[in-house]
Amino acid sequence: MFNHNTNEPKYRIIKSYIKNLIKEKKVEDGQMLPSEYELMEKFGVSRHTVRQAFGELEKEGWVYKKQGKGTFARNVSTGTKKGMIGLITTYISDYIFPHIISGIESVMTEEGYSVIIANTNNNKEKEAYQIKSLMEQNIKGLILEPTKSAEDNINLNLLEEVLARDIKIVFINATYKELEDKSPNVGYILMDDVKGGFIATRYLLETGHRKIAGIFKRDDIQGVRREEGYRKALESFGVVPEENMIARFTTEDKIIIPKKFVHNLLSNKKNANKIINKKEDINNDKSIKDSLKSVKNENNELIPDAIVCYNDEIAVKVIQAIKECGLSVPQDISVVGYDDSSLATVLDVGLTTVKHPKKQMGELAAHHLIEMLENNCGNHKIICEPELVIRSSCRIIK
Amino acid sequence: MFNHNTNEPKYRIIKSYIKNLIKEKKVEDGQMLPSEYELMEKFGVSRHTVRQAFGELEKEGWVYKKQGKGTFARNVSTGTKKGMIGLITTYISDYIFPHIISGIESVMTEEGYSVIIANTNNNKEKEAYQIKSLMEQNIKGLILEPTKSAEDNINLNLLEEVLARDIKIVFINATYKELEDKSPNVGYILMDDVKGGFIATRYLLETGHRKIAGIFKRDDIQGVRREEGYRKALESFGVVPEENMIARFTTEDKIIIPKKFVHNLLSNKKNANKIINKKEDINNDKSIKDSLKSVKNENNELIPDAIVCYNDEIAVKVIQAIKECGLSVPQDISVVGYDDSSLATVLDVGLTTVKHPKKQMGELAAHHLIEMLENNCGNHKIICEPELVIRSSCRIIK
DNA sequence: ATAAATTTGTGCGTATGTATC
DNA sequence: GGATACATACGCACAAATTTA
Repeated sequence: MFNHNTNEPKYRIIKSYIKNLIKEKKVEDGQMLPSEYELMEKFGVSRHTVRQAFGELEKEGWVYKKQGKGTFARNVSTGTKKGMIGLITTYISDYIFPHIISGIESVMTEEGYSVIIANTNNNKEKEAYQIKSLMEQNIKGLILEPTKSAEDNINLNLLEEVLARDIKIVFINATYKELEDKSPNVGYILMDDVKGGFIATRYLLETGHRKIAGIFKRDDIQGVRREEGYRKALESFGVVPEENMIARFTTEDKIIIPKKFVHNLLSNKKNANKIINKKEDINNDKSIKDSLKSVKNENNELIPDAIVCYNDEIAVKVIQAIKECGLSVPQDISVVGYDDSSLATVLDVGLTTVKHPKKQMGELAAHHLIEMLENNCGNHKIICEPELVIRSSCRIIK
Repeated sequence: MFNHNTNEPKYRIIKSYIKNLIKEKKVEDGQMLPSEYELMEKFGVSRHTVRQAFGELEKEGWVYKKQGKGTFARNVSTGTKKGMIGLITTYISDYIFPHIISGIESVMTEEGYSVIIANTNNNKEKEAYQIKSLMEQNIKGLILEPTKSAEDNINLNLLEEVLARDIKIVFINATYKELEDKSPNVGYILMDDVKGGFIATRYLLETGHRKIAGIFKRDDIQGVRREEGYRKALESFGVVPEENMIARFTTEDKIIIPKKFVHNLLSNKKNANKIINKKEDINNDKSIKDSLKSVKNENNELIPDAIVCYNDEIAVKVIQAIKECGLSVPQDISVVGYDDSSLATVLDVGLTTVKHPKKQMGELAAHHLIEMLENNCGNHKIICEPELVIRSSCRIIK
């Protein structure tokens, strides 16, 4: 109480005096504190010194001032709030992320937590910055959707520091094995993307497609896994994957690559047009159908009868590119997407796609984290099973 | 540059001078800034004034000081957090909110603030809860998209308490006049939705449409305002709005109503098919074109030649429903949307739509709030002008 | 309705202490 | 030690906002 240390500056003594008034509820939240003049007299200091104390307290959030009225206590933690949760995703406004965020927010609010959001724009450095920022905000838990999860994780040390501060982590969409093994305070919720890629491709194989191209994202682990599933499915049907029919892209070139890839695959426009002219006969004439299978592009390669896409966003671009080449979906080429996003039902051809839990995934992640915080039980590891949503973007060949 | 406003305090002039040095990289991260004595002479002020400027900059994270060495620039991106900002919107994952949220988050992160998000699900009680929650979190500012802003504002007292705690407020999409008048710490940024609805409808009228249906959202003020603009445009062309050609929906029935509405409007399928069969002749034969105008549905009403939609999401559903009825856009019916969302370019027919600032609106709101916080200047009131983006979903009749 | 008192905001001048080079 | 730069501290004056008499 009276630690009038000879070395301690006067303004600091006043600072802690005021802080104690607030902490010990001698001055309640919103009530007025002693005026500057009162404190001047009480401590026998100049007004400047009192102001310095109050000034710092204001910046630190302990008090707020009103000219002509006074200085008032702001009790930070009176509330019913249980605390704050950090949420870092690659994007906020794009694609399925709003649904994931919304799911997390609704559960956290329901349970009395606040959610601080931050995004990384798929940039590892920004991810580091956001993790550091959130650490300064006294968060109790962190929900993290890793950025560029297929690449080296340069932020591993940072995440270890997070755990060292007793902040629990739940990963979504991708996980870091290294951390899981080290700490029990790590959970995750992901999709079985290998299986997702597998069932999408298997469906095409089962419906008679054999020449199946694929386009995948290579800088996040979901893309790598979906490609893995795609290859497994092909192999399980004894089809050898053709590397020139598989494209990979990153965040940076996701606009260009899909279009270029499709145009390349279908670059023989002359033959492509031939297909169109014979479209009506296809269903009736098996010989023509077979002949179509040997239509080749400029590079003397067979054009594919289906394309497996990393997600719906890419699938839409692929379908647009196919149309630009004068071909139709699914009559000439079948297309499958991934995520069952709102885009899947926007086109005139309904997109066959793999269901992503989206909002439910957010809700699950939030419940996970809360359980880890309140019941302190580990092993919160959930893998969602993918499910195929069949619409009309794939034809049935056999 | 030299906005030495007579009313602006000297220390704040020095503050922004220093901030600019850092922002414009005239003093790099870690480099020493002019000493207190230098600035005293440069600005002709006392040392105390310079210290006040530096003191605040230090608390805000712009500089750090070393006794005996000097004051040094701190690159904001490595600095400590300036504080937290609350963000309350009606929805998180729907409509344009993801983009608004994203805009706010990006600017706030850039400037060193954290953003706490919360949503109200268009529920006034939940809004009250969220405002109370955020007050407990020591936020410096609040960005609020009012819930049910057309109705009585039961949370007015709560917002006054927010202001009393020296938390600045920026409204988006709607504002509360009562608060604006009472406090200088309130800003807003809105869109002129009446004008938006007006220019969309006026465009249809100018291109010869007369029988213009409309479908609007009724549970948020934007929907009400857009409908108002729609009616104004019709009236300005001497067209009497037909109530049975105007539909209203809420969040809950936005899936069903648009489809039902269109099917109802076009319920005479037989006549609809007649239109299709004669499509090729339309452009050449005026008499047929005129006869089409008298095509009636089952209820013996003329079918519309255009539909104004609340937003792009609805427009897409409307277009799908029109196709289901065997009609085409824009050949048989023109459609305009609102927001210029990503949906506008996904369909094979590009959607003519009204541009919404979306992300920029969020960015502006964030900049607003930061200026209010750091430079303490009021009068941050912006109304965005809408703009029509013309694509191919409307035909030109006359 | 006005004036006075109270309280914070801005600003000047001065002095001394402490850390760095 | 001396020069420089920030840290602490006192005293004074007037402005602006608010409350009270």
